[in-house]
Amino acid sequence: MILEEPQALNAFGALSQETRLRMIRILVQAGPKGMSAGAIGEAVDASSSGASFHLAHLERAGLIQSRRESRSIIYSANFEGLSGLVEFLMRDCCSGHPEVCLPAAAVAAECCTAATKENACAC
Amino acid sequence: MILEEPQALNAFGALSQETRLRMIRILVQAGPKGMSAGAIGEAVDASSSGASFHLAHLERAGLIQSRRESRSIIYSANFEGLSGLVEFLMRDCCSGHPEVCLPAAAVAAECCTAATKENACAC
DNA sequence: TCAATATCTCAAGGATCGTTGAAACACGGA
DNA sequence: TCCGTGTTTCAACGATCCTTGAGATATTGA
Repeated sequence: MILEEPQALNAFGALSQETRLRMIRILVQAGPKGMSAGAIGEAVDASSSGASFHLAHLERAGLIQSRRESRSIIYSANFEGLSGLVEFLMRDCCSGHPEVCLPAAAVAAECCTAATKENACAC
Repeated sequence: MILEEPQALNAFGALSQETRLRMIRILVQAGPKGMSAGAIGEAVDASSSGASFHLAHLERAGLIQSRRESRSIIYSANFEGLSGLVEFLMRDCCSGHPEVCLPAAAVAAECCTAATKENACAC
């Protein structure tokens, strides 16, 4: 997914708030199975309406997605959106400057080998 | 440079504003030689005090740096800070999820080969 | 030293954002 | 159908952010 500037602005705005950044980190850890709105709110210590507000913000920004599961609404990280943001940062903010790309490539390699160990990756 | 959460929050906040995002992109393109505050303000169509405000914001966030050159103040991208932000995103938001890291690794590879062509990279 | 240029700082205003609590809505079970 | 649970929506308020314009500061050249 290639992010355009307005989407990237939204995504950066979404991540520039403590509660929302915590939510994203928790949801990434939770993986594709996700977590209910209530559980997320509890995990980040937010009121139910506060959690709802921030989750809607993150969803609008394309960083998470939701599905209903009986009474609960389950939110999960949108890995496509997240990787789009990383790509945007690397492409538009680092164009031709390997000082930025190289450390990132190292992290990617780490992540990739770690994932291979767990058989979670095709590399 | 490893970014802590509060620094990452600042950086995301800095990038979540149109004028500042444009400034960063222009400064990355400009490279280490940088640009004067006036030239940046003109390039992003901001008043002098407005440009000063946003440049100060970006500098506080660790994304750019400044030096005086006679009457002008020259701002340039802080590539260490930028790569720290990319790393933060990849580490903390993608932990163990190669869906995010792999596309980024591809971009890094592109960037690296492009840079090699121009002899600007040691890879 | 004086004037001109480049930039920053400050205060004021409006706009946007986040929080809170109350009320509405959706779903499942009795 | 009614009640309880989980979640969202809404309005109101304070806090923060961005813009503007005026004035202050730093540097250079005459």
